[in-house]
Amino acid sequence: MQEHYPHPEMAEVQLPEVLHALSDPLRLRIVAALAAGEERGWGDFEAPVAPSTLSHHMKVLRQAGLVTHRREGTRCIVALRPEMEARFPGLLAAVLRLAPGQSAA
Amino acid sequence: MQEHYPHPEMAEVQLPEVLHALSDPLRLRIVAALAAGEERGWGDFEAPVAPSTLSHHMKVLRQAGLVTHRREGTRCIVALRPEMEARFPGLLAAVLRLAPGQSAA
DNA sequence: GGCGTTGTTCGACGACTATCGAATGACCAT
DNA sequence: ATGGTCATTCGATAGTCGTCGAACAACGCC
Repeated sequence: MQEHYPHPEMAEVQLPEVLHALSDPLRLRIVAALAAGEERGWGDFEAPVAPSTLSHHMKVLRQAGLVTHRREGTRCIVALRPEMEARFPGLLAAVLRLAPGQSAA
Repeated sequence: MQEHYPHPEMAEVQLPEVLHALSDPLRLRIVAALAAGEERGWGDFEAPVAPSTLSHHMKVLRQAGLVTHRREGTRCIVALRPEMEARFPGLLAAVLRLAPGQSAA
């Protein structure tokens, strides 16, 4: 499996799952950074954790329907899933407006 | 102490903590019910859990700054904390609009 | 082809969480 | 005072979560 990862159907994503995914400070920071800039590679998040841990968090975000992964050569590009807005209108906007650290809009 | 419980200062409540409190289906249901009606007693939530478990969840919600407890005779009255709106504007509204089960507004 | 870079998976471990039952405490009514 | 009702606390338990290091796989480059 090199080109796309198991992304869940939006319809199957439940609200508590999304909230749980956002309830970790690191994951919240990642999503905030993603919303601020465009899509980004792995190391762009200055995550103070081991690569394996970061990978784990990405998986959680992916399974919660928040982000997509795409491979670009050796590196992974992550981006927010636009369908999130259709599934849970206003949610992400409301959370991110309150999340610290998306200084550069 | 019998009449008021340890409620945290709103300024000390962090966003991930609130999201985590809301990320449990039962707690989300409780908050939704609370937002729909006014304040309510314990048994009004048809919680399919033991009283001790319910009490635990209430504590989590209280510590996240989401609800207040008040004793009214032998029973406990719970209500949403209005200051939540000031601390995290729009958050609760956004989440509750999406939460299942606040049918009767 | 071989090597370094980059992300993933696996196994492990400690911390936290949700759940319960039983015991305790507060209050009201009798 | 006695008993009943309601919530809290305690101790226990099973499950999940975040974290790590090590091993692995994919890709581009030399």
